[in-house]
Amino acid sequence: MAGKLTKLVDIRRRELRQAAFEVLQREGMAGATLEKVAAHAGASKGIVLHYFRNKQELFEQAMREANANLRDAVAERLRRAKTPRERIAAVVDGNFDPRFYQPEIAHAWLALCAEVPREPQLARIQAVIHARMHSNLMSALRLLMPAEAARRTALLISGLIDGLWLRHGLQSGGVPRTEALTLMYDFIDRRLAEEAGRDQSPEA
Amino acid sequence: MAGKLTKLVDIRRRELRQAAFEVLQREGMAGATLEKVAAHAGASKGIVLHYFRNKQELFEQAMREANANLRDAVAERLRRAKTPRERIAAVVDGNFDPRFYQPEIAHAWLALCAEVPREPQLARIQAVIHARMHSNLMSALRLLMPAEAARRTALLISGLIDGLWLRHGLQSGGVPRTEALTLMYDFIDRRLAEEAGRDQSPEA
DNA sequence: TCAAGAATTGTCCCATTGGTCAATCTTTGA
DNA sequence: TCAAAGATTGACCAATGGGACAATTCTTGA
Repeated sequence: MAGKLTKLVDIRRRELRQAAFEVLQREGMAGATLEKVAAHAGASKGIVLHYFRNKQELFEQAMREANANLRDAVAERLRRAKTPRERIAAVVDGNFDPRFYQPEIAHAWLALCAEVPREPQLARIQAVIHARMHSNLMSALRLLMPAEAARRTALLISGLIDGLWLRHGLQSGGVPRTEALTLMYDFIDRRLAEEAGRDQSPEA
Repeated sequence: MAGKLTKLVDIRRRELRQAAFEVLQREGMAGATLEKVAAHAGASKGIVLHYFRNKQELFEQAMREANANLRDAVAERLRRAKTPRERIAAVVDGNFDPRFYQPEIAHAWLALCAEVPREPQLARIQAVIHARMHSNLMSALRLLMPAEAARRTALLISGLIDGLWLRHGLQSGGVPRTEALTLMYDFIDRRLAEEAGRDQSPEA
């Protein structure tokens, strides 16, 4: 977690990735110019292209880092989870970690997602994110219900997470963290209860 | 529905809105240049600024039109709906109308949504969309369950719709129309059944 | 028929931006 | 100590895009 970053290269790169992501939050992809990113990091434009081949690579790395943050938030909780239900909760809670579930961060994600159709690199990262979430959910749901039900439930959960994040990035209709969690568990717990019952009494 | 568009002004504006939206689908907001929009409409750049004050206004109108399409798709079904359950289905089916639930269209929406944080005009349209969907859902759900349950269910349904649309715009994880509907009704019908039972037997 | 107004085009301008590069300053290790 | 490698800067460039505008063509109604 607290990896060493002694080498100047790594430090600078991290600073610039971070700056890029923060500028992205308020300026969007088109507005996030190299000069603004550099300025926000307290450096000159030249330095950005010294550490990154070009603008695309910079924002690809920025997305990678943001993704890693979310991944760690989930992984950490996943480590403490014992029951399947706790594993599901780890995924949900991780994706609504108060450190990351913020409108500004959602803005940046939105800007990144909007580029996915034209930026294969970003598309790959996005694919990894989805695959990981689906896999995490399935590994738990598989133990609680039949395969097809598990698949559907996983899609519903991850779709719901995406939808709530999306809305959080738009001005209106955004639900705060606690309510988002209420909604998520409202859905999840009912479904788990249903499937638990259905499990042993497969009648109409 | 088939309103008259005899006036040349209206025809041109509609053509250009349409062209703008289509260019947006494959080029994104930054790539959707006035020249490309004009070319795609078979006209010159000058004409675009003859009919629209500037780029923002053009894409604002493009978003308005796309929104109107979705609104009509729902309204049409809503007109035929009699029961609350049918009204909910109208909202859902309308939002997954095969004419509009397509990856390319989702790309354009994504590009538009990404601008919302910095474009008050787009934010207003977005707010209208959300408010309308919420209102449509609530008017039906209110009759089927207590206020708070209705509110949550409405948020879950609309969040789910948004999430599935978002994924449809990203390369991976996108579910086709029929499966999206399966997922939606999987969730909705279970919930309606639960609340119907709970309605008359308010025990644990 | 013809003049006024609208439609349409192409050109021009200016600001911006990604990217290159040579020139400096700093660090470091031998 | 000093030279090589790396860090950093600022100037520069070519491309692009939004927008203004004058010029030209087309419509239309009196």
